[in-house]
Amino acid sequence: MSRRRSYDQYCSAARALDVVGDRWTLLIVRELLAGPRRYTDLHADLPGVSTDVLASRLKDMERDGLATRRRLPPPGAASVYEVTDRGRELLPVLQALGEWGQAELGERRPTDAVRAHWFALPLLRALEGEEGLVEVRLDEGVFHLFVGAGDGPVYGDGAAPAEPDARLALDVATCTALAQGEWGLRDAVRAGRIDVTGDGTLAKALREA
Amino acid sequence: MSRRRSYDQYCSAARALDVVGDRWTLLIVRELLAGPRRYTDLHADLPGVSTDVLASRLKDMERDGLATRRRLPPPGAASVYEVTDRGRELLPVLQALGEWGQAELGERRPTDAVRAHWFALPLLRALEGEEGLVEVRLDEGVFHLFVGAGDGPVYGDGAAPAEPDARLALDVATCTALAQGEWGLRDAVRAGRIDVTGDGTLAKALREA
DNA sequence: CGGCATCCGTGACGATACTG
DNA sequence: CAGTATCGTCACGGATGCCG
Repeated sequence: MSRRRSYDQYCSAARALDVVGDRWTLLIVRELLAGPRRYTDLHADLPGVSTDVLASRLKDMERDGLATRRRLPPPGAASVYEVTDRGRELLPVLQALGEWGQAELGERRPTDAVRAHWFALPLLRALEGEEGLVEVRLDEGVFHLFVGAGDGPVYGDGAAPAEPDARLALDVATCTALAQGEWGLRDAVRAGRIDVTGDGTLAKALREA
Repeated sequence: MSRRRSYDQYCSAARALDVVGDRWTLLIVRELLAGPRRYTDLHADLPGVSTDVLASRLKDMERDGLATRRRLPPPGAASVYEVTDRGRELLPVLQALGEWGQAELGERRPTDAVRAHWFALPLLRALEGEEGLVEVRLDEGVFHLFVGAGDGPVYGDGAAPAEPDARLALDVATCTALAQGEWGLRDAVRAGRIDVTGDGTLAKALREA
């Protein structure tokens, strides 16, 4: 458990950084926004974080009300970490960081790890104004978005937990172009960069664009 | 000069944190958003940062295109650091952090430093929708806001560089209440928590509310 | 005096090994 | 599986010194 090293400034941004400014913390929040995760899963999806730092961060986040730990009912006897409402309120911070970081993203470097759900935030933004459960299929994996949902989970790893209102299949390059505003969502559909399937209102609306 | 320690993730938020995730970096950006600053001024307004870390961060920020260094014409022979356009684009990140951090702010601790312009970001948000040059007077000092300005500087330390469209005098508690949405701007004026002076359209509009 | 560079002690970080 | 223990390295914070 790390000692609290505060900036000691009466400034709300500095206070926020006191809590989430440590290395890895915001990226752990990003992982937990995709749904409850076990320690090992977190460790696997955050290459480079050492086991003790991850354990320490999770303790800090529990203490600070960003995450909770829940024991799963047997069998399994594992425990999962979940983001709290307070932690979920960090979504705008991650959104702002992600939008700024788009310009730094560039080409994928050989040393870069990739996970499908890392594209959930930019896609959520590209789908702003729409509504419904959307399943997204990339080469790197599948995740789903709760578009327009006020609170509760905003996205999750893996296939949609129910019949989605639309299924999108696209590649990372299209994701990036959408995130940078080079393409509009409907432009990309029209250009054949996104394959839209499904019977929901949203799917039909996107196809007929 | 610190070695670049990257997260090595193909994710725009992680890339952003590669650049601005180091300790002090975002707070230096916050300082530079208030206008060009000399090294010594930065060091004075960031209590706790050591001289070498500040120098190292400024170099990193120059290399990363967040800030530039400019030599002042003699006499003085000093140099100032200025935020670049790219650096100024971090404003939404600081806004999001600041809004989240409001809930953590609480009472001022005895160890907390305070500077007047640290309240510029929350006040800018409270003045959203308005327009003009606003001078703000707190007990802790004076700063000014370029409300509704698309690009260029958004706020500055000290008195307004020209005749402001409105002058506001208020205290920190009112700032906090505005930032947390407990009060609307016009409510606070009506309740006498903000003293509005000046002849500009904005001043009149706020007074007659 | 402003703008760092250097040195030093402490602590955070990352890798690996190990344990309940 | 879910961490804890250990250890080498590096970053941070504080003080001081140098140099224009």
